[in-house]
Amino acid sequence: MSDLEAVSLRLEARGYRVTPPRRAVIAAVLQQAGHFSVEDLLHRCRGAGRATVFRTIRLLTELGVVCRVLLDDGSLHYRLSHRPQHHHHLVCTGCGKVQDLDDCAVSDLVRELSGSSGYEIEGHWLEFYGHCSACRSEVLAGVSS
Amino acid sequence: MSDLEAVSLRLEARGYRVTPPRRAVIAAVLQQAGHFSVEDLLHRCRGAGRATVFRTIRLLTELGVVCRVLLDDGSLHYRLSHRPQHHHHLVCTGCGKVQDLDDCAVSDLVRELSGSSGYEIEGHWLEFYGHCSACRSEVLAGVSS
DNA sequence: TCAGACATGATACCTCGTCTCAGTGAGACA
DNA sequence: TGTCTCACTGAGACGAGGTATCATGTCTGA
Repeated sequence: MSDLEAVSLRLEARGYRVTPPRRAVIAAVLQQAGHFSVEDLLHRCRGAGRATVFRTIRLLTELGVVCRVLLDDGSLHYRLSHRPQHHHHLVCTGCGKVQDLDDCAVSDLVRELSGSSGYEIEGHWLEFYGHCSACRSEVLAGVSS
Repeated sequence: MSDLEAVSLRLEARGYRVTPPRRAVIAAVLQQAGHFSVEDLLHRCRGAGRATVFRTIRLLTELGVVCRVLLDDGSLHYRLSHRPQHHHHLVCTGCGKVQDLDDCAVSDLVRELSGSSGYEIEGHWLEFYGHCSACRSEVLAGVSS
Protein backbone atom coordinates (compact mmCIF):
# COMPACT_ATOMS: atom_id res chain seq x y z
CA MET A 1 0.00 0.00 0.00
CA SER A 2 1.40 3.41 -0.96
CA ASP A 3 1.75 6.23 1.54
CA LEU A 4 -0.93 8.16 -0.34
CA GLU A 5 -3.38 5.30 0.08
CA ALA A 6 -2.50 4.86 3.73
CA VAL A 7 -3.17 8.54 4.49
CA SER A 8 -6.38 8.40 2.43
CA LEU A 9 -7.61 5.45 4.47
CA ARG A 10 -6.87 7.31 7.71
CA LEU A 11 -8.90 10.27 6.45
CA GLU A 12 -11.81 8.04 5.46
CA ALA A 13 -11.67 6.23 8.78
CA ARG A 14 -12.29 9.60 10.45
CA GLY A 15 -15.28 10.25 8.20
CA TYR A 16 -13.56 12.69 5.84
CA ARG A 17 -13.88 12.37 2.07
CA VAL A 18 -10.77 11.92 -0.03
CA THR A 19 -11.38 14.42 -2.84
CA PRO A 20 -9.04 15.23 -5.78
CA PRO A 21 -7.78 18.48 -4.18
CA ARG A 22 -7.05 16.66 -0.92
CA ARG A 23 -5.23 13.89 -2.81
CA ALA A 24 -3.17 16.57 -4.58
CA VAL A 25 -2.19 18.19 -1.27
CA ILE A 26 -1.37 14.84 0.35
CA ALA A 27 0.73 13.83 -2.68
CA ALA A 28 2.59 17.16 -2.55
CA VAL A 29 3.24 16.71 1.18
CA LEU A 30 4.54 13.17 0.63
CA GLN A 31 6.94 14.44 -2.06
CA GLN A 32 8.56 16.96 0.30
CA ALA A 33 11.93 15.76 1.52
CA GLY A 34 12.38 18.18 4.40
CA HIS A 35 10.23 20.83 5.99
CA PHE A 36 8.01 23.06 3.90
CA SER A 37 5.75 26.07 4.21
CA VAL A 38 2.12 26.19 3.09
CA GLU A 39 3.33 28.52 0.35
CA ASP A 40 5.51 25.70 -1.05
CA LEU A 41 2.44 23.46 -1.22
CA LEU A 42 0.43 26.19 -2.93
CA HIS A 43 3.05 26.28 -5.69
CA ARG A 44 2.94 22.50 -6.08
CA CYS A 45 -0.88 22.22 -5.99
CA ARG A 46 -1.87 24.86 -8.51
CA GLY A 47 -5.25 23.17 -8.89
CA ALA A 48 -6.19 23.40 -5.23
CA GLY A 49 -7.28 26.71 -3.72
CA ARG A 50 -5.49 28.54 -0.97
CA ALA A 51 -8.18 27.86 1.63
CA THR A 52 -8.33 24.18 0.69
CA VAL A 53 -4.57 23.75 1.12
CA PHE A 54 -4.72 25.39 4.56
CA ARG A 55 -7.73 23.28 5.53
CA THR A 56 -6.07 20.07 4.37
CA ILE A 57 -2.84 20.85 6.20
CA ARG A 58 -4.82 21.46 9.39
CA LEU A 59 -6.55 18.10 8.86
CA LEU A 60 -3.24 16.31 8.30
CA THR A 61 -1.81 17.95 11.43
CA GLU A 62 -4.78 16.68 13.45
CA LEU A 63 -4.25 13.19 12.01
CA GLY A 64 -0.54 13.33 12.89
CA VAL A 65 0.51 12.96 9.25
CA VAL A 66 2.41 16.24 9.37
CA CYS A 67 3.84 18.10 12.35
CA ARG A 68 4.75 21.73 12.87
CA VAL A 69 8.40 22.83 12.95
CA LEU A 70 9.34 26.18 14.46
CA LEU A 71 12.42 27.56 12.68
CA ASP A 72 14.92 29.71 14.55
CA ASP A 73 13.76 32.85 12.72
CA GLY A 74 10.32 32.28 14.27
CA SER A 75 8.62 31.11 11.08
CA LEU A 76 6.35 28.09 11.20
CA HIS A 77 6.95 25.26 8.75
CA TYR A 78 5.49 21.79 8.40
CA ARG A 79 7.11 18.43 8.00
CA LEU A 80 5.99 14.92 7.12
CA SER A 81 5.76 13.16 10.45
CA HIS A 82 7.27 9.69 10.52
CA ARG A 83 6.43 9.51 14.21
CA PRO A 84 2.78 10.10 15.04
CA GLN A 85 3.64 10.17 18.73
CA HIS A 86 5.19 13.11 20.57
CA HIS A 87 8.69 13.97 19.37
CA HIS A 88 11.07 16.90 18.89
CA HIS A 89 13.17 18.33 16.08
CA LEU A 90 16.81 19.12 15.50
CA VAL A 91 16.96 21.81 12.81
CA CYS A 92 20.12 22.62 10.83
CA THR A 93 20.21 26.40 10.39
CA GLY A 94 22.68 25.97 7.53
CA CYS A 95 20.91 23.66 5.06
CA GLY A 96 17.50 23.46 6.73
CA LYS A 97 17.69 19.69 7.29
CA VAL A 98 15.44 18.48 10.10
CA GLN A 99 16.04 15.41 12.21
CA ASP A 100 13.41 13.81 14.46
CA LEU A 101 14.26 13.05 18.07
CA ASP A 102 12.00 10.26 19.18
CA ASP A 103 12.89 9.85 22.82
CA CYS A 104 11.49 12.81 24.70
CA ALA A 105 14.09 13.39 27.38
CA VAL A 106 12.07 16.28 28.80
CA SER A 107 9.47 14.00 30.38
CA ASP A 108 11.63 13.60 33.51
CA LEU A 109 11.98 17.37 33.65
CA VAL A 110 8.20 17.75 33.29
CA ARG A 111 7.58 15.46 36.27
CA GLU A 112 10.16 17.30 38.37
CA LEU A 113 8.73 20.68 37.34
CA SER A 114 5.14 19.63 38.12
CA GLY A 115 6.22 18.95 41.68
CA SER A 116 8.30 22.06 42.23
CA SER A 117 6.16 24.67 40.43
CA GLY A 118 2.64 23.58 41.37
CA TYR A 119 1.71 23.63 37.68
CA GLU A 120 -0.07 20.76 36.02
CA ILE A 121 2.03 20.57 32.88
CA GLU A 122 0.04 19.46 29.86
CA GLY A 123 2.42 20.12 27.02
CA HIS A 124 5.74 21.52 25.94
CA TRP A 125 7.49 22.69 22.82
CA LEU A 126 11.17 21.91 22.27
CA GLU A 127 13.26 22.51 19.15
CA PHE A 128 17.05 22.39 18.82
CA TYR A 129 19.00 24.53 16.34
CA GLY A 130 22.50 23.98 15.10
CA HIS A 131 24.69 22.93 12.20
CA CYS A 132 24.71 19.37 10.86
CA SER A 133 28.01 17.59 10.22
CA ALA A 134 27.87 18.33 6.46
CA CYS A 135 27.42 22.07 7.04
CA ARG A 136 30.14 22.11 9.68
CA SER A 137 32.68 20.54 7.32
CA GLU A 138 31.67 23.00 4.59
CA VAL A 139 32.30 25.92 6.96
CA LEU A 140 35.68 24.47 7.96
CA ALA A 141 36.63 23.99 4.28
CA GLY A 142 35.64 27.61 3.61
CA VAL A 143 37.81 28.88 6.44
CA SER A 144 40.87 26.84 5.47
CA SER A 145 40.74 27.77 1.74
CA MET B 1 18.23 54.01 39.86
CA SER B 2 14.85 53.23 38.33
CA ASP B 3 14.37 50.41 35.81
CA LEU B 4 13.61 53.02 33.16
CA GLU B 5 16.96 54.72 33.76
CA ALA B 6 18.80 51.41 33.81
CA VAL B 7 17.38 50.40 30.43
CA SER B 8 18.07 53.88 29.05
CA LEU B 9 21.71 53.59 30.11
CA ARG B 10 21.98 50.21 28.40
CA LEU B 11 20.60 51.72 25.20
CA GLU B 12 23.05 54.64 25.38
CA ALA B 13 25.94 52.31 26.09
CA ARG B 14 25.17 50.59 22.77
CA GLY B 15 25.17 53.94 20.98
CA TYR B 16 21.41 54.34 20.67
CA ARG B 17 19.63 57.57 21.52
CA VAL B 18 17.02 57.60 24.24
CA THR B 19 14.24 59.62 22.62
CA PRO B 20 10.78 60.42 24.08
CA PRO B 21 8.99 57.73 21.98
CA ARG B 22 11.55 55.13 23.09
CA ARG B 23 11.14 56.19 26.73
CA ALA B 24 7.36 55.82 26.32
CA VAL B 25 7.73 52.30 24.92
CA ILE B 26 10.22 51.28 27.62
CA ALA B 27 7.92 52.69 30.34
CA ALA B 28 4.96 50.79 28.88
CA VAL B 29 6.99 47.57 28.78
CA LEU B 30 8.10 48.03 32.39
CA GLN B 31 4.47 48.50 33.49
CA GLN B 32 3.38 45.17 32.00
CA ALA B 33 2.94 42.51 34.66
CA GLY B 34 2.84 39.45 32.42
CA HIS B 35 3.36 38.85 28.74
CA PHE B 36 2.04 41.28 26.15
CA SER B 37 1.64 41.69 22.41
CA VAL B 38 2.96 44.63 20.40
CA GLU B 39 -0.71 45.59 19.98
CA ASP B 40 -0.99 46.06 23.76
CA LEU B 41 1.97 48.44 23.66
CA LEU B 42 0.47 50.34 20.75
CA HIS B 43 -2.61 51.02 22.89
CA ARG B 44 -0.48 52.21 25.79
CA CYS B 45 1.88 54.38 23.70
CA ARG B 46 -0.59 56.38 21.66
CA GLY B 47 2.08 58.98 21.01
CA ALA B 48 4.56 56.61 19.41
CA GLY B 49 3.97 55.32 15.90
CA ARG B 50 3.43 51.71 14.98
CA ALA B 51 6.82 51.33 13.26
CA THR B 52 8.62 52.96 16.19
CA VAL B 53 7.04 50.57 18.69
CA PHE B 54 8.07 47.57 16.56
CA ARG B 55 11.60 48.99 16.13
CA THR B 56 11.94 49.65 19.86
CA ILE B 57 10.70 46.17 20.80
CA ARG B 58 13.27 44.68 18.43
CA LEU B 59 15.95 46.81 20.06
CA LEU B 60 14.87 45.74 23.55
CA THR B 61 14.87 42.10 22.47
CA GLU B 62 18.45 42.49 21.19
CA LEU B 63 19.42 44.08 24.52
CA GLY B 64 17.78 41.23 26.44
CA VAL B 65 15.36 43.60 28.18
CA VAL B 66 12.39 41.69 26.79
CA CYS B 67 12.19 38.11 25.58
CA ARG B 68 9.82 36.36 23.22
CA VAL B 69 7.19 33.96 24.57
CA LEU B 70 5.55 31.48 22.25
CA LEU B 71 1.99 30.78 23.42
CA ASP B 72 0.41 27.39 22.87
CA ASP B 73 -1.91 28.77 20.19
CA GLY B 74 1.21 29.68 18.19
CA SER B 75 1.01 33.42 18.76
CA LEU B 76 4.15 35.32 19.69
CA HIS B 77 4.09 37.56 22.76
CA TYR B 78 6.79 39.46 24.62
CA ARG B 79 7.67 39.58 28.25
CA LEU B 80 9.89 41.70 30.45
CA SER B 81 12.99 39.61 30.96
CA HIS B 82 14.24 39.55 34.55
CA ARG B 83 16.96 37.17 33.42
CA PRO B 84 19.10 38.49 30.62
CA GLN B 85 20.75 35.07 30.36
CA HIS B 86 19.21 32.05 28.67
CA HIS B 87 16.02 30.80 30.34
CA HIS B 88 12.70 29.12 29.60
CA HIS B 89 9.03 29.78 30.29
CA LEU B 90 6.20 27.97 31.99
CA VAL B 91 2.96 29.34 30.56
CA CYS B 92 -0.44 28.88 32.21
CA THR B 93 -2.96 28.27 29.44
CA GLY B 94 -5.76 29.20 31.84
CA CYS B 95 -4.87 32.69 33.06
CA GLY B 96 -1.88 33.41 30.82
CA LYS B 97 0.55 33.75 33.74
CA VAL B 98 4.18 33.13 32.75
CA GLN B 99 6.89 31.88 35.07
CA ASP B 100 10.59 31.99 34.28
CA LEU B 101 12.68 28.85 34.63
CA ASP B 102 16.23 29.94 35.24
CA ASP B 103 18.11 26.67 35.41
CA CYS B 104 18.28 25.30 31.90
CA ALA B 105 18.05 21.56 32.47
CA VAL B 106 18.34 20.93 28.74
CA SER B 107 22.04 21.74 28.66
CA ASP B 108 22.92 18.15 29.59
CA LEU B 109 20.64 16.94 26.82
CA VAL B 110 22.33 19.35 24.39
CA ARG B 111 25.78 17.94 25.20
CA GLU B 112 24.52 14.37 24.83
CA LEU B 113 22.77 15.20 21.56
CA SER B 114 25.84 16.93 20.13
CA GLY B 115 27.75 13.71 20.54
CA SER B 116 25.11 11.32 19.21
CA SER B 117 23.74 13.36 16.29
CA GLY B 118 26.89 14.96 14.88
CA TYR B 119 25.18 18.35 15.05
CA GLU B 120 26.85 21.36 16.62
CA ILE B 121 23.90 22.60 18.63
CA GLU B 122 23.86 26.38 18.97
CA GLY B 123 20.45 27.03 20.43
CA HIS B 124 17.15 25.62 21.48
CA TRP B 125 13.62 26.75 22.22
CA LEU B 126 11.70 25.24 25.12
CA GLU B 127 8.33 26.33 26.51
CA PHE B 128 6.08 24.44 28.92
CA TYR B 129 2.30 24.76 28.93
CA GLY B 130 -0.08 23.84 31.72
CA HIS B 131 -2.37 25.11 34.44
CA CYS B 132 -1.07 26.98 37.49
CA SER B 133 -2.24 25.98 40.96
CA ALA B 134 -4.80 28.83 41.08
CA CYS B 135 -6.40 27.76 37.80
CA ARG B 136 -6.39 24.11 38.84
CA SER B 137 -8.26 24.85 42.08
CA GLU B 138 -10.74 27.00 40.13
CA VAL B 139 -11.42 24.11 37.77
CA LEU B 140 -11.84 21.71 40.71
CA ALA B 141 -14.24 24.15 42.42
CA GLY B 142 -16.22 24.39 39.17
CA VAL B 143 -16.47 20.60 38.90
CA SER B 144 -17.53 20.07 42.52
CA SER B 145 -20.23 22.81 42.46
C1' DT C 1 26.91 76.86 11.64
C1' DC C 2 26.39 72.95 9.02
C1' DA C 3 26.61 68.29 7.18
C1' DG C 4 25.58 63.79 8.10
C1' DA C 5 23.78 60.25 10.95
C1' DC C 6 20.06 58.77 13.47
C1' DA C 7 15.16 58.57 14.73
C1' DT C 8 10.53 59.64 13.72
C1' DG C 9 5.39 58.88 12.11
C1' DA C 10 2.52 57.84 8.31
C1' DT C 11 1.48 54.69 5.31
C1' DA C 12 1.96 51.20 1.80
C1' DC C 13 2.98 46.71 1.60
C1' DC C 14 3.87 41.79 2.71
C1' DT C 15 3.03 37.20 4.74
C1' DC C 16 0.32 33.95 6.77
C1' DG C 17 -3.81 32.40 8.00
C1' DT C 18 -9.08 32.54 8.68
C1' DC C 19 -13.81 33.49 7.29
C1' DT C 20 -17.59 33.82 4.20
C1' DC C 21 -20.30 32.42 0.55
C1' DA C 22 -22.26 30.57 -3.49
C1' DG C 23 -21.58 26.60 -6.30
C1' DT C 24 -20.64 21.54 -6.80
C1' DG C 25 -20.92 16.78 -6.35
C1' DA C 26 -21.29 12.42 -3.76
C1' DG C 27 -24.21 9.64 -1.34
C1' DA C 28 -28.62 8.49 1.08
C1' DC C 29 -33.26 7.68 0.50
C1' DA C 30 -38.00 7.54 -1.26
C1' DT D 1 -34.51 8.17 -11.23
C1' DG D 2 -35.16 12.37 -8.85
C1' DT D 3 -34.36 14.98 -4.97
C1' DC D 4 -32.41 16.30 -0.82
C1' DT D 5 -28.65 16.97 2.37
C1' DC D 6 -24.30 18.16 3.53
C1' DA D 7 -19.34 17.97 3.17
C1' DC D 8 -16.29 20.12 0.30
C1' DT D 9 -14.70 23.51 -3.01
C1' DG D 10 -12.29 27.99 -4.89
C1' DA D 11 -12.38 32.89 -4.92
C1' DG D 12 -11.66 36.54 -2.56
C1' DA D 13 -12.37 39.63 1.44
C1' DC D 14 -10.47 40.29 5.69
C1' DG D 15 -7.39 40.56 9.88
C1' DA D 16 -3.19 40.17 12.60
C1' DG D 17 1.37 40.95 12.87
C1' DG D 18 5.30 42.72 11.02
C1' DT D 19 8.56 45.22 7.52
C1' DA D 20 9.93 48.79 4.05
C1' DT D 21 9.92 53.29 2.41
C1' DC D 22 10.14 58.07 2.63
C1' DA D 23 9.92 62.83 3.84
C1' DT D 24 10.84 65.25 7.89
C1' DG D 25 12.78 66.39 12.37
C1' DT D 26 16.57 66.27 15.71
C1' DC D 27 20.98 65.54 17.50
C1' DT D 28 26.03 65.54 17.39
C1' DG D 29 30.54 66.52 16.31
C1' DA D 30 33.65 69.04 13.41
